[in-house]
Amino acid sequence: MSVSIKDVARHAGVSVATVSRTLSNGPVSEETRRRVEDAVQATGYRPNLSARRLRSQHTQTIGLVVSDIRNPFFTAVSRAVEDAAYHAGMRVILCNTDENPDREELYLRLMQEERVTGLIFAPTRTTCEALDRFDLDFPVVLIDRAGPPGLHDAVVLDNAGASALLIDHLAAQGYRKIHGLFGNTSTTGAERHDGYTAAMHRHGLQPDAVFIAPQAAAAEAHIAALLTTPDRPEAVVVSNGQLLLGVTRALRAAGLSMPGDLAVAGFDNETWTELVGPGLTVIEQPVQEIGASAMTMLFERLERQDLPVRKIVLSGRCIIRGSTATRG
Amino acid sequence: MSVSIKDVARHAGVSVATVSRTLSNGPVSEETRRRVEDAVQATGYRPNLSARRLRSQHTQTIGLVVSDIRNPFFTAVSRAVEDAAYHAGMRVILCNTDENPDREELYLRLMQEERVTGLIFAPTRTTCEALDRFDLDFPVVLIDRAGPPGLHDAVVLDNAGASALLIDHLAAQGYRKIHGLFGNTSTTGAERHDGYTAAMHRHGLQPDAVFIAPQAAAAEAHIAALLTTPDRPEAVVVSNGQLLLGVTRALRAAGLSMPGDLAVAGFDNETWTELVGPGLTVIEQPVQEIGASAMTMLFERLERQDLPVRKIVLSGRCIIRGSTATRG
DNA sequence: CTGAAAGCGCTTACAG
DNA sequence: CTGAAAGCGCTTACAG
Repeated sequence: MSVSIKDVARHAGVSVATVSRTLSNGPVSEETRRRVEDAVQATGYRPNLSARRLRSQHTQTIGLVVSDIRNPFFTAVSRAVEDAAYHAGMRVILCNTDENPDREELYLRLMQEERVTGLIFAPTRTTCEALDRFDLDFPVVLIDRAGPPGLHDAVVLDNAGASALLIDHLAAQGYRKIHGLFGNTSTTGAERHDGYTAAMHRHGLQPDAVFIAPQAAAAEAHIAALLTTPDRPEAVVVSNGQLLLGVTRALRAAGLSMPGDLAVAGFDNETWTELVGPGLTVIEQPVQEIGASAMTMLFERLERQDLPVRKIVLSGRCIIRGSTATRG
Repeated sequence: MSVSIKDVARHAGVSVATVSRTLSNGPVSEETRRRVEDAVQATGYRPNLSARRLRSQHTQTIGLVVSDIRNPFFTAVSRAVEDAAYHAGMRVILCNTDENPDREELYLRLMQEERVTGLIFAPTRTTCEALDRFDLDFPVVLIDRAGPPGLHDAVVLDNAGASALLIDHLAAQGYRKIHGLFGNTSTTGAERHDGYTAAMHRHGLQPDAVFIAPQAAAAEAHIAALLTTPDRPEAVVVSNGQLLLGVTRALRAAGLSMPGDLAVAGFDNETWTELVGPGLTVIEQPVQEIGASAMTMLFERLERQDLPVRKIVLSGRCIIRGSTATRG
């Protein structure tokens, strides 16, 4: 098949041990180093990573399990994770679960078979709660969704706080009837709902929220129906990018405008939110930071197993645009 | 460390060979199968994939090397590739090159070290032309950008044809001064330019195109300058999503509208193109199909090395929206 | 149907 | 500084 370390050794006239040492910058004579390097060139040798991993018991591999790489939030986070990983000489294995617990289980097993060094995982609520059943042989850092407190390292957004930023802003702009739309599969949606409710109460406003499937079509249908009710809200707050997309489409289809007919604010700061209508007021998550912090936590955990469980909570930034301007 | 096949064998009272056979559905007695399965359960055994790969000489791994996973085109393609791969019992290794030939070289070497079964690759022009220097030990399917004809399997868009669709449409709408904006690093940009030029000539129109760095900021600056010239074009055609974003931002910043001040059409059909202003007329690429076809080609090539080199050319679809409406 | 043995391509003590 | 040898955890002929 392809050329192995034996071929290099023969070509250089040394033992395989010496070749191995040379390649890992071990102590070898100048003369030997040169001969080995020449032999590597001449033979086109490339080390076999499967063999190296098996023998050294280090896979240098990070698992990254998210719901869907096409979600811009996960796209950005995964790019950050990959940059950090390759920078540290590790590779990453990416899996998409589509929020399906069966696939999550499948991929957790795969991670074990790959003997990953560590895992970065955005779990559904279901799997998150049962994570210990898997008794994994490697550390896990949760992202986006934290589990029951104190069990796993995690890096998450201050979801409740971010929701509050949106409500505070809307209230300051004079909006009072503020409807809430939250995803019903993740802990993220629940936390954002909690922040919404608390902030509404703080402002003396009546919460009016609903949980729906986190897909654009669901939000579009919901808003379309809502717009026909006599008691239409003045503003709506939305807990993720897909739902925000649905809201935008519903208004467009109805020929209504922001904020005149309905003020809109939500998560996340996707490319298009800047461009639609007067621009959408959104929470921007520090995606790069989330990916990078998760990797850092993982490395620190690998160094010290006895570190206390930590949760890094990052704040979102409220980007104010025309969709929440004061009504004329 | 973790439990190995030996532990399972001991637990089941059989040899490791028998455990291995059982796990690969080889011929074993009912009694043995039960005992082994029990032992697997009891020990929590998970096979070590590094060992399996080394021994079997099959890595069951597909390499996927693209410029940037955050480009929605590659996001979608990679998701299609991953679905096909996991479906076929293979995993995929994803790398981002940022169109940097040095990184391409680095990752091509990595692919060799991983002993990938095959590679799906969106190369820069530079690397594409020098691909044979690497004499890779596995088949390669190029996506998005085809190399010199006849050398490598590829699945690409009919770029020239797609450009022509946009020009035909603009010409039919009565536009005559149609400016072209094309990315200068990929063969894709060049082909789209060729299609633009040919179609312009066919309509008796004077081509007026420029190649720029494929980033939003470059397009934004270019258009901002263009808008101040006395001889401003009536329409602009743009060769990728980042450039299209730059054009949109420039118009927005200048307070100009589509198509009144400038008609706009381009690649690709990203989420936001539907939502901005009157909607952007764009070419939609069959992204799912591109990823899936690339995997199919790869598998066919693996089955039959002697297959002739093939290039699959898929057509884009022109989605007509308000940005190219006839001017009032 | 089952087991003993060889070996995939490396790394890593252990001697010298 | 260098080499011979063991062994990582599997799979796969080869016998029986």
